[in-house]
Amino acid sequence: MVQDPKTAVRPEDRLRDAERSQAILLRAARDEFAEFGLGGARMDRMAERAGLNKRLIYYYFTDKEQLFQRVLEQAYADIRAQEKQLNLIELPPAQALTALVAFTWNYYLAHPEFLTLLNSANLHKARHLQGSAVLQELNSPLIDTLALVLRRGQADGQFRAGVDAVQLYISIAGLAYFYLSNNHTLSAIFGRDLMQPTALQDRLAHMTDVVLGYVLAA
Amino acid sequence: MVQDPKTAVRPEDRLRDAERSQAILLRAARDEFAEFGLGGARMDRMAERAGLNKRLIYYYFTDKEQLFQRVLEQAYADIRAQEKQLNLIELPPAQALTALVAFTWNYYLAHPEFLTLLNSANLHKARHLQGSAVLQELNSPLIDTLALVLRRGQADGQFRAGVDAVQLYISIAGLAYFYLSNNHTLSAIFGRDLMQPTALQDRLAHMTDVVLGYVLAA
Amino acid sequence: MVQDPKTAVRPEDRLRDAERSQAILLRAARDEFAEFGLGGARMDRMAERAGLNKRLIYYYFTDKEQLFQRVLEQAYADIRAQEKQLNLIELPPAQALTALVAFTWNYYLAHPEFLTLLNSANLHKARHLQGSAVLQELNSPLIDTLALVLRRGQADGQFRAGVDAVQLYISIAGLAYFYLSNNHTLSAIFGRDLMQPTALQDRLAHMTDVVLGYVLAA
Amino acid sequence: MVQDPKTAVRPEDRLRDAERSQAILLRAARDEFAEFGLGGARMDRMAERAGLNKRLIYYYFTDKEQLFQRVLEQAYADIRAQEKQLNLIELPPAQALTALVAFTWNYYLAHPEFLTLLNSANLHKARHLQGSAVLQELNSPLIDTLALVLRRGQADGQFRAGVDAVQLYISIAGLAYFYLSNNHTLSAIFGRDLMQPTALQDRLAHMTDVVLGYVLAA
DNA sequence: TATGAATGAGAATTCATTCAT
DNA sequence: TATGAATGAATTCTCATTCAT
Repeated sequence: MVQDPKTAVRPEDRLRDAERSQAILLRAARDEFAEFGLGGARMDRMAERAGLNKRLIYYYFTDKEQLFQRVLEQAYADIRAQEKQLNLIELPPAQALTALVAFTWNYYLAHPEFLTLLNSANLHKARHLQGSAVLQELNSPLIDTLALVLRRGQADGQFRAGVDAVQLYISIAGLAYFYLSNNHTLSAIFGRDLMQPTALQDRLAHMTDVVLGYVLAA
Repeated sequence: MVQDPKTAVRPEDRLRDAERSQAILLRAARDEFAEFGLGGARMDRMAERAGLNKRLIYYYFTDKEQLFQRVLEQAYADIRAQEKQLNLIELPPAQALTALVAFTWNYYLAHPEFLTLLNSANLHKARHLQGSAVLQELNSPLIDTLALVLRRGQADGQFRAGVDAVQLYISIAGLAYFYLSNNHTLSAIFGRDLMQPTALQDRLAHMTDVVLGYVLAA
Repeated sequence: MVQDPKTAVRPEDRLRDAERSQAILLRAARDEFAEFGLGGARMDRMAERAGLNKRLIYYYFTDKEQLFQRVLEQAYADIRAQEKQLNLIELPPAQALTALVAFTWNYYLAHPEFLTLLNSANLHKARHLQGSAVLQELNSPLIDTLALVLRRGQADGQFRAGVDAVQLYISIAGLAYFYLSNNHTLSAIFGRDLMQPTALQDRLAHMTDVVLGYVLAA
Repeated sequence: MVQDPKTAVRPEDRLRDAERSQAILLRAARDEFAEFGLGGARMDRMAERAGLNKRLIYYYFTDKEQLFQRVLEQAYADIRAQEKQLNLIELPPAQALTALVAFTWNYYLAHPEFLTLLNSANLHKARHLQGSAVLQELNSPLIDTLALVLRRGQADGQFRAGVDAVQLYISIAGLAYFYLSNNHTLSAIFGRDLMQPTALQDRLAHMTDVVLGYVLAA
């Protein structure tokens, strides 16, 4: 097919397209992995979701494994980027904790794919993280901030002593994660829809109570 | 082949063979599903794990989907059977809570397959529970017991008011579940092995503190 | 299991049961083969249709091939038995032909399985007939009768000369067979239901006209 | 690999490759279905017949059912294309009928696969036609032509009145079809080879006699 | 960069048949 | 005679991946 020079794609545009294609593919892959897990995800479906040729996935991401790793890295990068906006330091300790609980909850709610991606990563014993070059950046800066908040609260006499930041961080995540990640089985078992707006509000209130109840000095 | 009547296999034994085969297959399937998820599990590998013919799986369980459902039902039946042994009612309220936290933790530790099975079930939106005839029995009787414990503790003036049993039950599960289910990614991120014996002890202590800290009246 | 002598099955009854079981299995096999063809027929389904154990089929009929042969032989035996009732000899020639056309038509109508069994047999190049011990009896005695009828009619000056009995026999069968055996595709193509009662009447009338129109001297 | 522009494969040729592969697969599938029926046909063998990868069959035709439908459609398209060449209109009525009988006979003789494909289609109650988008084109234009021929012949006083074109069309087909489709059982039963050249000639002569004998006014 | 065509290795499932009693 | 348990060899279909341009 002869190309009219005027409509020929310039190198810069091609590059931009390349990045755009990669981003589109990555999002499609994320959705596919999130919906079906690593084992259940289909390369064909990803390409279809992306509206791009399947061969392109291999061109850019080599294979399914590496693609999953890239998706995971992206997911971590996203949540870390959001955490950075939090500025817990500027809040009084108790408010900082409340904000952290709410943030965690809302992030998981807004990004359900994050939960299933983590499940898949763990089903595979996190080998996709171990192979990751950006592993270093995965650790949340929130841990340090949380430690600082706890120290301040304790200095105030407001918080109890001996609270470990990592443990608390995991606990906050766990309180939100389990409810949302397992909402289908829980809803089936309890015979009520845990994702109803009022149920969600109740859960956030409960979680906040648990965390503050635990941390606040008696 | 002439058979001595005394050593002849009695009908009961023949029957038991079928049941034994099914039990063996079910266990093999459970392990396979737990290790690889529903999508990643291989029928071949299950048969191999069981030391039985692959065809037999279809003979007894029809297909992969129904097999997974049976495995799930079995997993729930197992944990419910254990819960029944707990007898929380006989303990003072605070001790009862401590015991529940410890039980949850220890059960998950001893049955890591339960966690990944639940993850798989939820990835598939719990459709295997909806199709289950034994769904009724899945609801934990612990919920009622826990509600009673909470009422008693509150009557004592020992516990705070307004604690919802379902929320607390989910929270206790979540505190344990997230740590164990996601231990691979967490260990990678924090750069330490969360499954070390001391780490496990620390976690149980922390969880107990959180729950009691939340529940005990200030 | 100990057996009360009074309820013990006597050898004669057992034999009767054996024959009964075989007959039941044969009918179930016939229906299954007729519905799905030799390739599509399922041994399991036959046993289910018969309400007997699948193993019995092998006990009595060795394997699928021999079972099909037995079914075919039975089918031919049935139609030959019916043909014997016809007594065409006793009718005037033209009436005899009319009766033969009607008989063929009605038999095919009443025994649709006969048509599909024949189709299957021919798909397999009739190798099940070649292996049959009763092949001799398969040839219709009607051929001879038909030849006699034709000779008489010709002697009367009523029928044309040179009509071959075998050709005519095949033609009569073909006129009925094609319509009924291919009624699904024909109905789809012509957009009308060829199995409606009036359509069936019309067909028989047409067939009779064709045969008489051909045979009757101008 | 640098490519001389002159020898480079043009897009049209690439396209044709796909079409060529599909055509090859379709032919192989037709032969396989014709030889073994829908139930007995093997996807593996088709691929082998075609000299192409088995996976390609699924790539182009989705599954066995749809492949069979395509084969059927093709078969009908072929015979309709041939029928179009007949030009019966240009012949005197009696000659037109003779030509139609001969055409039907010769087409079935030359395309034995057509007969077994139809048998398979009917065994499955023509559901493959019902799902077909090209069903519309399946109705033979010959019906209209035949009706016209009959009307002309009748107007001449040459043909009898009241002959239905559809019935006659089916009869002509049936006279040829039954003989050829069931030739194996018939040959076995009559103990002579119905496919011998002289036998074939005799049959065509007989069929022609039957049709003309029926149609020609007494 | 982008794409349609093609493939080998597997995966779930099926099926006729045999075992053992 | 009758039956439930068990099996090996297919069989259809899937899937990640590569070819060729």
